Amino acid sequence: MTDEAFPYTRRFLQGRSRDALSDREKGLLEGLVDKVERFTAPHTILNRGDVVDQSTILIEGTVARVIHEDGKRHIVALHVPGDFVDLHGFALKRLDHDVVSIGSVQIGFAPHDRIQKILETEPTLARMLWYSTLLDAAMHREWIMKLERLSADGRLAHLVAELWQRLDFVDLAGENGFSLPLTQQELADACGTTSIHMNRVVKKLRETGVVDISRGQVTVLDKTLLKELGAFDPAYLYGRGPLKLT
Amino acid sequence: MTDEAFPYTRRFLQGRSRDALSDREKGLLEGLVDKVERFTAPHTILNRGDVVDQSTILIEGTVARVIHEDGKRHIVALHVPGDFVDLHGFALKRLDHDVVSIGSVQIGFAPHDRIQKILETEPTLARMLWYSTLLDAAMHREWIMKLERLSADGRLAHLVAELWQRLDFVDLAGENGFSLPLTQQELADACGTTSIHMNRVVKKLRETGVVDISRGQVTVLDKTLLKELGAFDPAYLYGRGPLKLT
DNA sequence: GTTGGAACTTAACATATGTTAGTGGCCGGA
DNA sequence: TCCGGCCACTAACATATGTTAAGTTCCAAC
Repeated sequence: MTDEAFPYTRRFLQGRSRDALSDREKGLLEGLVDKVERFTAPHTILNRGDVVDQSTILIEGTVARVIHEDGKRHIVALHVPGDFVDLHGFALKRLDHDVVSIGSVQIGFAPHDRIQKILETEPTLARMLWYSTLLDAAMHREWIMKLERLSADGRLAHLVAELWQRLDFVDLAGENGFSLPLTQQELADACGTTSIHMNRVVKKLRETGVVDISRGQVTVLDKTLLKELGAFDPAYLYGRGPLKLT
Repeated sequence: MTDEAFPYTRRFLQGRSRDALSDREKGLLEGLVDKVERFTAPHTILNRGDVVDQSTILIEGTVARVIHEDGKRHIVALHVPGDFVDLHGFALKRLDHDVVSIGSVQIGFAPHDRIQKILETEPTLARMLWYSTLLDAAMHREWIMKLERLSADGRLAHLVAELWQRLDFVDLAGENGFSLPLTQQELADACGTTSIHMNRVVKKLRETGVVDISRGQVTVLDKTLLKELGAFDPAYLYGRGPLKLT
């Protein structure tokens, strides 16, 4: 059976574990998705503090997890298609962050009672779902390291390298870059700096021939420089796909 | 049965879920611990990249999770007694960070095959273990927010407030502070700054009457100021215990 | 095409933080 | 007892980043 038979979870399968699952299990995973929604304008899908009874899987586009604090937004995670965005909501129930769409997105919703049933009856899938939340935490740790260690240009380089790699896992990376609908303000929110300073950094990386970010498109000019500047080692992503940046 | 019957997991039970478990389940949890070790000097217990077949629970003292990068150490998480330090190692197997002891610590080891058995047969405990790793991720997210949003004094204030709260959950917080064996260098490593600058910040917080950190002892001088400065809202800890700082 | 707003860009200045260098105190080992 | 090393602390200077205030480009709605 081809992956096209699983329109909602296709990217998830590409990213992690296509070969580890039987077709029956893939079908069960696909069956988690209850309904699908598309948002074309920026939209806050879930709010911090919400009590949730379903989790969301990103099918297409980009979403961010955001913590608002006195008027400023701080991006604590970015997601690519195939990611379970708030699977942790299944156990924690109350969200500690907002979930917002960036650009045009398509999202699937998985009711918690369906997840519950899978957990009880499908040990392989249960393990995989847990695994998926642990990978999330590993990325968080790398972001912490990035924020503690790197200055603004390094942070941007790291962000670009990570997104490129993660998009590559789900077959969405181009040969020399990828499409990224983030504004400079949003890049700044993800790197813990201001849009003015992010503008300086974007300009600098462009002029030094590292990476060009403009009009929603990332073009990597020198992947070695990019990796060095971002102190990027993809090991924490635990990926099984081809490691384009390695 | 009193909690003293569970010497290894007593703090874990105090922190989260004492009432949610039957005595039988508490016994099973306690039985996860295979052997116990004590380290009196600073010691690297596990290394990044290690393939692990057991997970560690902190019984007494402080441990840090550390990512080394060109000679510098970056603390990505700190743990208090009762924490499962690397439960994620059960699923991920390969560690993406070191685990190091700070001061004198006592640590229990839980072989993965025992955890596996619990997961297969004890849904309540399985859920609780998953929950525990998700809480870990929630703290990571808060650290990301803290690093993105706060300057060095705010970061230190946040760190102190968080540790005080978490120690309170496990009955280890004092009325006006707590014992903390971190050096200024280590505080700097956890706040993404240098020891020199951390020294400035420690001095400033002491002089402005927020908190006094000296000789391994944290004395909170003004908890309202501390919370404000650190933008600290304990909601993300999802705690059930008394919220001393609220 | 015009208009309005959002995104991008730049400049000048203030501040936080990093860097390098060095001091003195404390404590444990020889 | 002395010694050596780690830790706390300070100073002077360099740099990265934040802040405020503009101007410009781009694009979409009308």
